[in-house]
Amino acid sequence: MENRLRIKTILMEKPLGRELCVQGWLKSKRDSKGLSFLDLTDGSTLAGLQVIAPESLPNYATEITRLSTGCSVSARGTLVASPAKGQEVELQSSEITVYGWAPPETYPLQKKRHSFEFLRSIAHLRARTNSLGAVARVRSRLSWAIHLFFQQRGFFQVHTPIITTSDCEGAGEMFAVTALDLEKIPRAGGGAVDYSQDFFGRPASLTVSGQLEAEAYALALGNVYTFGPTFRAENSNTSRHLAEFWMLEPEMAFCDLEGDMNLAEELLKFLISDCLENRAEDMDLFSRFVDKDLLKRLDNVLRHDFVRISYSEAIRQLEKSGRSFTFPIAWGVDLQSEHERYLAETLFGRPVIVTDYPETIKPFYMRLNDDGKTVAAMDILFPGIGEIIGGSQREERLEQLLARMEAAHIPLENYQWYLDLRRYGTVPHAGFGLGFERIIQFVTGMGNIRDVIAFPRTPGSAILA
RNA sequence: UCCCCGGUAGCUCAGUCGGUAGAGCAGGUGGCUGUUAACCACCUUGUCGGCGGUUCGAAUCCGUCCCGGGGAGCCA
Repeated sequence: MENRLRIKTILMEKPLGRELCVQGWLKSKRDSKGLSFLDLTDGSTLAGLQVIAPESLPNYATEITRLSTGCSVSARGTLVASPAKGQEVELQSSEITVYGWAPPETYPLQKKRHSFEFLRSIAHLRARTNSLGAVARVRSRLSWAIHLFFQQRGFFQVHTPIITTSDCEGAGEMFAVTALDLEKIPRAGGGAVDYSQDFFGRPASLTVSGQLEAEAYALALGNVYTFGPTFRAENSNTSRHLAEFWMLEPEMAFCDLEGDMNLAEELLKFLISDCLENRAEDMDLFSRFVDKDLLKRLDNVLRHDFVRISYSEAIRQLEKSGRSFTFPIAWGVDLQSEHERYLAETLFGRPVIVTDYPETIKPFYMRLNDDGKTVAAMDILFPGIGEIIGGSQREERLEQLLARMEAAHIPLENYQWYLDLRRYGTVPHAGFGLGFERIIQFVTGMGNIRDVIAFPRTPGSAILA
């Protein structure tokens, strides 16, 4: 295959007069007298390269005139300064090879804007559009930036298992994993499913969190993070939920809640500024066509320290707000969306970290505070999207952990390994979870989470690939 | 899962009081032009989301299911 130059490189370096070859897909074609203008994109960058196809090309009449949006071609020629407005440089082609046609009668993408809803129905083709291509590039950059951030700080990535046999992780409904023939399920006495005949000899599920396993490695390597697919079988039909999504979960030994918050705030700011710096062109597209206030909102996050407020203080602020909320405010009740929005959007107008929630509304692994009523938890609330991070200092004291697990009716026999972490060389540690698609949503301004993942899986929908 | 709104041409949508459908864009043909959301003229396109019901007659009214949007719950 001919050695090609990527369009991003060409537009950056503008090697005028040089003979080169580009390969990509046609965004549009405009015919003129004696020549055609081809708008070529190869995915390396948002902008396309204008290719001039003169009618002197041997295949001009037979092929070039038949080209349409979506066709794939290879173009060889000389890069020249463009005499017309709209682009600095263009490729004066001397040879164009057509790889694949895209019959315009059936090719779903047109030379115009499509609704995200429609594009979702052609998920295998939508990355060829400007906006979804930009999302894909930003997603890739954010993923890389996460690794950069943690690797620079001496964190080790741990690949925690996708399949888990901890049958009660307490983070929602789980997808069962089985090799049993569902038409002939083996039954034990009493009619219960006989899992001893299943692949693992016991019930198994797709993971809803890698946190507990990450804790084990944090208590060996110090600072670790897991970053991978996570599954929830919740019947959640919203623009913020997926059945399969990616979650980042750092876990730090010898770390308390404050250190946890500091890292989370630093991370979020790093990710945002990294995208602004390294995907400026795509970010510009989002700010022009997806969300006009995007850059202002991102800048607002970068400029300010996050507000840090205890749950109890948040309740007091809500009580004296004078607002009438649909859900009543009372100490001990979890904050509702409307409450979180009031705090982050109305009262403070910037990200808010709410800490020290009542222990009754938080999971068993969160560390009990000295007041005996609250736990060392923290939720980061962003204006516009609500909770983006949930984290805590973990309960490292065996006795207290056992008490909370028993109160929550956690089957201890499945968690002996977790308790071992407290029996042997326990240390204070903390961590948090960041929904990867949610940070992509925030950074891009995309309204629906299904449009920031390549092939979204949601209740009733797992189309394609 | 709950509440509200929607599903009509390839796409985005209009369709009044129930009388079996339109526009723009796309596509096709021709013309024009260093064009860039190209332009001008003409032409084509429909199981009106599925199923059932009311009616002489249903895109329109009723029921139900599916899908999508907004909000809520759950959460990341």
